[in-house]
Amino acid sequence: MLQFRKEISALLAALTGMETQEIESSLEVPPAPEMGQYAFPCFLLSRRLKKPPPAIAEELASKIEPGEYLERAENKGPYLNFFVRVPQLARRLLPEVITADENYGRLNRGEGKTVLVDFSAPNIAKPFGVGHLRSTVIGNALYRIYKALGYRVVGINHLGDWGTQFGKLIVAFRRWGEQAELEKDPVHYLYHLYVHFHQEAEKDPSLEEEARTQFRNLEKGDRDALELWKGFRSLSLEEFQRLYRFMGIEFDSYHGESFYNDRIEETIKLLQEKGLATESQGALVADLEPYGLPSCLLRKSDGAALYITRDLTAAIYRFETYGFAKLFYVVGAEQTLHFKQLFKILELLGLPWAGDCFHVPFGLIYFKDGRMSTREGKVIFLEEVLTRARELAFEIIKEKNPSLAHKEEVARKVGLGAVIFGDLINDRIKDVEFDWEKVLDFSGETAPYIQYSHARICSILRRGEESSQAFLRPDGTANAVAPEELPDTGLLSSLEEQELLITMARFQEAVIRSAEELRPSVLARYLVELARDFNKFYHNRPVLTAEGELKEARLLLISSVRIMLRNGLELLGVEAPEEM
RNA sequence: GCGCCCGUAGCUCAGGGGAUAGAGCAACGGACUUCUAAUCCGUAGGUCGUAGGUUCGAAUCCUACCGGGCGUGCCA
Repeated sequence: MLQFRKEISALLAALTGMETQEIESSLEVPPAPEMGQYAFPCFLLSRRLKKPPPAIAEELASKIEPGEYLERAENKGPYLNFFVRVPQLARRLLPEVITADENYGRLNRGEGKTVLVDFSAPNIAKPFGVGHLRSTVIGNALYRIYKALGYRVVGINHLGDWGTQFGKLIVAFRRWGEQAELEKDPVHYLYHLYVHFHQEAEKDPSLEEEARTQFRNLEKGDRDALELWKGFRSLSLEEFQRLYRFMGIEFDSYHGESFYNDRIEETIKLLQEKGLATESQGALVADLEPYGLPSCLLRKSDGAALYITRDLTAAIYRFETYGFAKLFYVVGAEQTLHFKQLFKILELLGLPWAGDCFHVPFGLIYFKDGRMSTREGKVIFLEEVLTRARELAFEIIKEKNPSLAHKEEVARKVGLGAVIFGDLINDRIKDVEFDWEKVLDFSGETAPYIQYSHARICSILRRGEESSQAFLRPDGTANAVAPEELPDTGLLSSLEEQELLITMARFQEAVIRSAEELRPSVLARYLVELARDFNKFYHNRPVLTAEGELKEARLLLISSVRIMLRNGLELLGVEAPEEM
C-alpha cells in the first residue's frame, strides 16, 4: 500500500507540478471501497488553476495511465479516485508474509537507535491495582512495537520503592504489624497496614509527622528503618514479578526511586551551580515562573528529597548509561505538570537531550461512584481481574470445546488477552470506567474475537495440510518457495477477498502509525478490522471445498492472515493460541 | 481562582479540515447435517455539549460559555 501511494503521488506530481510531499499528505481514503483505495481532492488545485474542482478531476482522470499497482483512476465529483490492482498486491504481499513469517512486521526504521520506555512503576507499598494496568500494558506494547521497528529498546520499571509512604509503613508496622502476617501475604498485608495508617491518621494527625520523620531516617541510612524497608521491598517485588511472569512482561531494568538516593546530592549541587535552586521557607525551590510554570519544590524543609529530584537524577543517570535517542515516560495524565517541570529543568540545566524526553500520558480508571483510591481502600486488584477473566475463559472453553487439550493454558491466554486488549483498544488519553461486564465480555471488538479468528485459520490449515504442502510446512509455518511455484493469487477475486487483501496491505502502516503516535490503540483497532474482514471472507468463501488452485490460493491467503493476526497481537503483548 | 484534558447512537468508544458521521455492546429479526456460532447477515437508533467565528468546505481549527475529570509548594 505504501508503494501504491508513492506511485500515485509520482503520477500526480508529474501531471500537476505539485510537490510529491504535498500530494502524499493530501491523499485520503474514500468513505467506501467502491470508491477506490485512495482519493485526491481537487479543491486546492481549483484555486491555483481557477477551474472548478470537478473539471480538474475529470481532466486528470483522462490523462492517467495504469501503472504497476494502479489499475485505474476515476473522477467522482471533485475527487479523483484511485483503484489498486489487487492481484498485483496479492502477488507481492502474500509471499512476503509467509516467507518472513514470525518476522513479518519487523523493519529497520530505528537503525539500532536506543529508546527507553519507563513503564508500570508500581508503588511497592501498595498492591498492584487495575490502575497500574494501563501504564503496564501501554508501555509493554510500545516496548514491543519499537523493538519490532528496529530500535534498541530498554524497558525500565521505575519502582516506587522510596518516598514518604515508606515512612508511613514503618510507623504502621511498628505500631500494629506482625512479622508472621507480613510473610504470609506481604502485598495485601502491607496494603492493610497502609489503609489502617490513613484511618488512624484521620484521628491523630501527628502520625503523618511521624511518618515523615521515619522517611527522613530512611534517607539518612538509619539501620533499623532500612532493614524494615528492605524486607517490604523484596517481599513485594517477588509478588510483582510473579504477576509480570503471568502477563509475559519483562523489564531490562528494575532501578526504582531508591536506586538514586545516593546520587541526589550531586543533582542538587548541579542545580545550585546553575542557579536554579533557591531557598524558600527553609525548602529548596526551582523558580519556573519566568517560563510560565509554577515553581516546584526540590527538597523539603526537613531535608528529605522529593519525587522530581529523584526523577531529575534518574534522567541524567539514564542518559549517561544508555545515551538514548528518546525516553518515553508512560505515566498517568494527572502527572502532566510534573513532567513539564521536569523537562523544563533538564532544559535549563543545559542538557541537549532534554527535548528527547516525552511524557506519554493516559487517562485514569474510575468507578461509577468515583475515583479509585488506595488510601481509602477503593481498589480492584489486577490479580483478581486476571483470575476472573481466566476462569470465565475456562468456563466458555469447557462449554464450547470440551475436547480441547491444555484448557488451562488456553484460558490463561484468552482471559489475559481480553484484559490487556480491552485496555489498549481505547485511546490512551481518555479516562475509562472500570466495568466488570465489559472486562468479561469476550465478543465483539476484543482479543478473544481476534484470537478466535486466528484459531479458526489454524484449524483450516491443519485440515488442508496436503493441499498446501507446496508452500506450507505441516505445522502451518511457511516453506520457502519460489514465487512462481505459489498458487495464482489472481484467483482471489471475490469482493470479500479483495477487501481482505486491501486491509492486509495496511498492516505495516498500522504498526508504524502506532509507534509514531505512541498509540497502541491504532494497531489494536486495525487488528479488529483485519479479523472482521477475515470473518466475512470465511463465512462466504469456503477454503477446503474450493477447487484446485483456488483452494491453494485461499490457503495461502489465510496463512498470511494468520501470521498477521498472530504477529500483531504479539506486538500488543497478547498471545494467539492455535485452538480455543 | 488559574492551568491542562475530555464531551459523537440508550451504553462503551472510532473518526481529529473534505464525499452519505462509523464500530462494538444492549434491543429486535434471521443463519449451525457444510472449514470451531467467542462467528456472520439484517433492522432500529445521531440538533457530533451550546453559541459565535475562520474556510470553497467544520464532528475535526479558533473564541466564549455549559457539563465532567485532573492538577495547582513540603505526596507520587
